[in-house]
Amino acid sequence: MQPTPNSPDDHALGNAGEVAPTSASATPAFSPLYQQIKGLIMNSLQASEWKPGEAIPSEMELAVRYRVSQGTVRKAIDELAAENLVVRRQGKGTFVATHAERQVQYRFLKLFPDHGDASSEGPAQRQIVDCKRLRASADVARSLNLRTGDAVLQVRRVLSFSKAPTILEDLWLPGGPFKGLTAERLTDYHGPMYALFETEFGVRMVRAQEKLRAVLPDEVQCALLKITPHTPLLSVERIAYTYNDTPMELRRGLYVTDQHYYRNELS
Amino acid sequence: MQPTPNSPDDHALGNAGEVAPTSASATPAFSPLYQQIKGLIMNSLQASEWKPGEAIPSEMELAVRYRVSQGTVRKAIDELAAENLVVRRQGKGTFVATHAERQVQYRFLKLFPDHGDASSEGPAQRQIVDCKRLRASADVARSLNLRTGDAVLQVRRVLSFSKAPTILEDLWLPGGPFKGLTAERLTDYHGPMYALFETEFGVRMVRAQEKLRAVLPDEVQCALLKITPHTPLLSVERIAYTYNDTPMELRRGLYVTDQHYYRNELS
DNA sequence: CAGTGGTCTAGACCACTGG
DNA sequence: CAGTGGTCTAGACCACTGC
Repeated sequence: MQPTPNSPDDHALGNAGEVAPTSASATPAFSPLYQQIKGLIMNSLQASEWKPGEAIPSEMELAVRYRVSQGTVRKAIDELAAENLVVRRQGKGTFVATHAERQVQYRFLKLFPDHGDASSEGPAQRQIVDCKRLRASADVARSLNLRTGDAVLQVRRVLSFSKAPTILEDLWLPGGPFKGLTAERLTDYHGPMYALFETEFGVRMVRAQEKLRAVLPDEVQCALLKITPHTPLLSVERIAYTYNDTPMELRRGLYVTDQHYYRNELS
Repeated sequence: MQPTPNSPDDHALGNAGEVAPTSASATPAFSPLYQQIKGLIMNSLQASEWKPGEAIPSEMELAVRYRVSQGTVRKAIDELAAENLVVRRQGKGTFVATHAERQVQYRFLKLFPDHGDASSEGPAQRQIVDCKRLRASADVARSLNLRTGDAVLQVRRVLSFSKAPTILEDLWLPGGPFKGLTAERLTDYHGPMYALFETEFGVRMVRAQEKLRAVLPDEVQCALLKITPHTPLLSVERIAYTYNDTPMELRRGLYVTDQHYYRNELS
């Protein structure tokens, strides 16, 4: 699959017929060279050739490796950086993105306090309510690309800000990749859950989709969040994906929004 | 605007000492050439030198005009395209983005039906409930960068899908730019409201920020949305900005989310 | 066919980081 | 200082559009 050197003057690898990644069929499916390079780099990321937080090879090194110009590698990395798979740091190098960095911690959490900012509020207090292994129901299985009855892990937790319970979350994780995850490890780990997933299970969440609604709580939810039955809650259902658009987490959250709001930037 | 030099071509940037940090103070504030070009193009967009839907000059023309290479213009336009200010069409040209295009219509509306897609549901039925001129309250003024008591336009409308009232919205618009907007013109216009703003008032919304919460309706809202008092609603407060990050609209929406959900992509 | 945006290259130089 | 990413240029060629 890698471009092969032929004639010394043959830098411009034939564009159309050169690489036929999947389909040998009708559509020309022209793919620019930098897209192919991007794919190769993504493969290496997925294969953990370089781990989260580490530097990937320099642009020049990659250009030599793939036998293309530095500019082509640059454009490939540009797109990876735009997708947050990688972080560029001038003068230092390009690094595999990680949820463990201070700067991008809680990248997927869009809930902010009405007054002050996230830092003034301090970190959330986390309480694992439950963590058990069970068989996937039909809808959980569908969300995670599993079959009904497959082993999944279910976690329930409460997040509190300034001692006020604010988020009640249920998580479902595929049993295979997350074998060995226990309530204890979740409780003991300090830092974002997605950082734990990276370091302990080699699962890096790359993007996610959320569906929001307004709902009313049931009795159990009222008790856990310490609210009355008529308090409207923001329901946030998230599916998080690793590389390859593989779903690796289903999360159903209930947010108390009298002191916080969910922020979204449109452009 | 700045006085123009007497050279026949007043667009060119000086290449050498032109942008040098004149002040002997702290930050060098290095700005790459392509960023300056981007700024110049944005100025032209803001000044309506090219109108929404029209083509801007070709990359080569702009390169000549600004006396830089095509590659530099290209990188400037790349960023404008990434911010949705402009749309590139291979073989045809680069066009000023508009809310009137089929493809990007309702770009800022993130509400989708649970079953089927937006097209299967057909377009929304729109009903203007109210449209009046009044003085800005303190919070409306703050959101729109006005002073309390300044003239604003307030619009209230209901959107229905498949005859079910789903969205109740209140809008506040600064009185100056939107002088002449009436309930009748809103009712008669078919197409996105932001498209009307473009063609009739020269105001193009470029980005927006939304704050979401779960709330309960009051009696008036219940009546307009034809719901019972205990139906939880998704409250969406939006501030929309034109070029220059100037806020031009405050919008408070209430979404009924039993048949629809608010979708958000995280990355 | 000419004109547009899109890709690719090669080389020069700049800004930033760290030893 | 050497090594990194970041900018800028000039020129070649490709893919797409419309006349």
